[in-house]
Amino acid sequence: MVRTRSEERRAEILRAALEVIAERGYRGATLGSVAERVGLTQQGLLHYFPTKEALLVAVLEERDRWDTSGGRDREGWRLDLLDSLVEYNAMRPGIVQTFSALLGESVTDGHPAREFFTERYAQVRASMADVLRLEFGERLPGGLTPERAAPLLTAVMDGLQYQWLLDPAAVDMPGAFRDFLRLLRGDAEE
Amino acid sequence: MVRTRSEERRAEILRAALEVIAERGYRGATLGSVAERVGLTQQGLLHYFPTKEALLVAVLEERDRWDTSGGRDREGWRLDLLDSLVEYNAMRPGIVQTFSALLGESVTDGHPAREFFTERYAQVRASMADVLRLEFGERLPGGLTPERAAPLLTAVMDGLQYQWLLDPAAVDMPGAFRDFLRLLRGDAEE
DNA sequence: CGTCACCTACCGATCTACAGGTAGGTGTGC
DNA sequence: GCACACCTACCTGTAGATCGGTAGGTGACG
Repeated sequence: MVRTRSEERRAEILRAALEVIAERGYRGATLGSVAERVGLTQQGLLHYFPTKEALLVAVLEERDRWDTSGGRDREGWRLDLLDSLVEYNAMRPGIVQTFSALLGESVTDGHPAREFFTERYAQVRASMADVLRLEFGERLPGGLTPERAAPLLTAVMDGLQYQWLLDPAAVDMPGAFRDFLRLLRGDAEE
Repeated sequence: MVRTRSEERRAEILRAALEVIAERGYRGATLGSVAERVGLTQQGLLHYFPTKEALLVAVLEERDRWDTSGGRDREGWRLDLLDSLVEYNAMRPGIVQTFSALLGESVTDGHPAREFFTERYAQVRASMADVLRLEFGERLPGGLTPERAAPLLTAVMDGLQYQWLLDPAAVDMPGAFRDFLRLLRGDAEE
């Protein structure tokens, strides 16, 4: 059980890092402030993660593990699961903020998360296309192919998150997302 | 013409700042690197903009001026103008990157651009709703009201930009945006 | 059973590198 | 001769990282 202690510590640190990155982004986050949150010195933290970048990588890896296990089924998502994913996100502004901040930073030159996001979006688009194909076949009601609709679906999720983070009262994120799904489905509401 | 000289300099500085922010974000940008790009020392730059934040504010103000004059008509955009706006953006990755990086950073606590973006998005949504109403009236073909569709339109633009910045070859931004407009218009393609 | 070798989990001091900002100039042109 | 457009010289703060410890534990062997 001594082994566990160490991994517990690492998990604590990752959680704290997530918070600090949400608050200040990766560039703005300092090792010291992460360390402080778990009752360590900066040097103590470096014992667990040898560099700042290693800490970031660990955060990203955990995210990867999370959303390729918890959320995704053997055969991928279903469309209504996406819906509840967005609702889930709406209850976790912290996580959303962390990854929105990282995404924003990652488009800058030489950012350590850039490759991660590039690959991740390729996967996400592919996965979205699968979901859509499963649901609608080769043509969605609106006339698009799954491959053409997938980037839009992804874009809507991200774009809504930014608007929602900036002003939660101004945007009903889950509602807006459902609106978009209705558009894809081609059923008029009312 | 001496007056002009000074304003020329300021304009040069703003352009350089835009570049540097695109490359490293606001937090990552340094006054020194902006100054260097226009052949000044860091302190020489501070002669024109007394603080780093003042420089950022000037950048944001210029953006504001730009996209409430150049792009927008007395009565707002037309839907097909949006289309060419996206095409225009696709030719200017630098600008897009600057403001995508800033948007990402701005969701972090106490970021100096946060208020700017919050207000800007409120305006943009309102403006989008106007465009849609002008084009379709109170109900879009897909069944949405202009107010419900506006956040989606905005989200698609932003979200596509991130995907495109991360991997320009993977996403046809103008094409995808046109796909979305078709969805709103309700006309199946082919 | 004790002690020697070694590991883990840290901390303090310190180094290096900038970063933003201030104070007080100097030169040039009107 | 004075205002503007800068520069040199600094100061202060902070960030990431290294170095060299220390304290506690574990295991092996004589």
